[in-house]
Amino acid sequence: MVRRTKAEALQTRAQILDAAEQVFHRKGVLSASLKDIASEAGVTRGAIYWHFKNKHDVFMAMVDRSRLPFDSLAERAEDASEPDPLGRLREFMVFLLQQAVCDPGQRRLFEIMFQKCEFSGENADLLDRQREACRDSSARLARTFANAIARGQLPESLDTGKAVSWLHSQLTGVIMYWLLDPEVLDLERAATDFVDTCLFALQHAPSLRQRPGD
Amino acid sequence: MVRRTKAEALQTRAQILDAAEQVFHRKGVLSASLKDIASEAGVTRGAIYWHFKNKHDVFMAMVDRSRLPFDSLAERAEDASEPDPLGRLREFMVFLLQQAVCDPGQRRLFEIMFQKCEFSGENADLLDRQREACRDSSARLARTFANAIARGQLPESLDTGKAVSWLHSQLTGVIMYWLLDPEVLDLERAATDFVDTCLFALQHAPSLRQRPGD
DNA sequence: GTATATACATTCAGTGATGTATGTATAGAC
DNA sequence: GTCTATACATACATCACTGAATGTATATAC
Repeated sequence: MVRRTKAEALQTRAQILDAAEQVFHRKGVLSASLKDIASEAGVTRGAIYWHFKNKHDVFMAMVDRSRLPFDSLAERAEDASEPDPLGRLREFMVFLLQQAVCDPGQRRLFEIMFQKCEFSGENADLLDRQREACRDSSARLARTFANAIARGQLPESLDTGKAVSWLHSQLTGVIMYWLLDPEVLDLERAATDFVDTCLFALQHAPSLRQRPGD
Repeated sequence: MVRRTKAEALQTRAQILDAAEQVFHRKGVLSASLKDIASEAGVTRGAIYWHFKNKHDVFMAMVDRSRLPFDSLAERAEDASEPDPLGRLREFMVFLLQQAVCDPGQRRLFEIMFQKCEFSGENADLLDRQREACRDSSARLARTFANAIARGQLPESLDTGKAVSWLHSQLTGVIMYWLLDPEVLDLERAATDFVDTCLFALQHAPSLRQRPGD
């Protein structure tokens, strides 16, 4: 039983990535061996080496194939013609948190990145990519804030830089905190309140306004 | 050159832990080998196996020997006779963030735990311990909030549970965000503003108040 | 219909890490 | 002064994982 058709080969590749996700989540990225992934996927290591260069390549491919559903919502928030940019931003943040709770694949991804991965050696460039992605979304956030200020939804004196860092760290913090102890925080219910607290602080906290010294 | 005195042996042990901290930080906990740690410490693997059971034991010992300077400040905030609990809490949070920036050892610890460690296999119990520590400090935070409410520093209608989760996630978030990209956030300068924004939200955000449904 | 590239499975040698067993010189107990 | 436990260093056996080499049957191009 060899030499499947191209379609079957693509499916094999997908199976390997699915298996990798499971095994990485269960054993950690570094502790997982290609043998583990292969047997989880129902193939041999040969199949993995055919489709990928090595474990790191598998990991990268696994990371890359997500990151899809978020963009559309975020894009609408940074559209200058959107009349309610803050509303879109709120939608987006709530969606992100709900997704972390309700979509097991998304949650697994978060847990792998936050708890099951050493960013050292080969994986160090993953950190660089995260940094880049973080800066990208920071730029988007900044544009969204500018729109919200133009629409009178945020104060003009808001220190955009501070605000972006604040909101960003808030989001990653909630997710991390919830991942560590899902029992104490019903994130699905609390999501809107958390987001609203963020937005409230953006609108009203004097410590996020521009200061003379800055 | 063998059989040092007891004092020297203790120093060797400390050297090993120092070396472990460096190597874990450089290569990651799992990627680091005992050989790496030994040569960094200027001893052989035999010395490590004399003082510790295995790498995991070294890691645990390394983690355990920190965690000292925070308690005293936090304790004062949860003392019911303290007239300004919110002020103490503010002090504590600012101190924590400044410490992360200014104390290289503290920062290294954070980076190891957040970026250079897989919480899987043997290390999984580390996650349990973090969870416990997190719950401990949550209980302390709740007591501090109760004091602050009694002193009129926080609104009576504050949902303490929500508030604790909020503040906690906020703190971990800032640290994580800063660790990922220290360039974009001058945490040492921004620390007070971040903390003040947190406290402002605690005092004024309606989304942190108790709701009828809760 | 043949040839070749494809999509794997199987086998193998090499590597590095681990844990243990053993060696050894000395500090400290008596 | 002797003896023993200590504080390591050294040597060894084992093992899992990797990457590459090889085998092989079949799509598919022609």
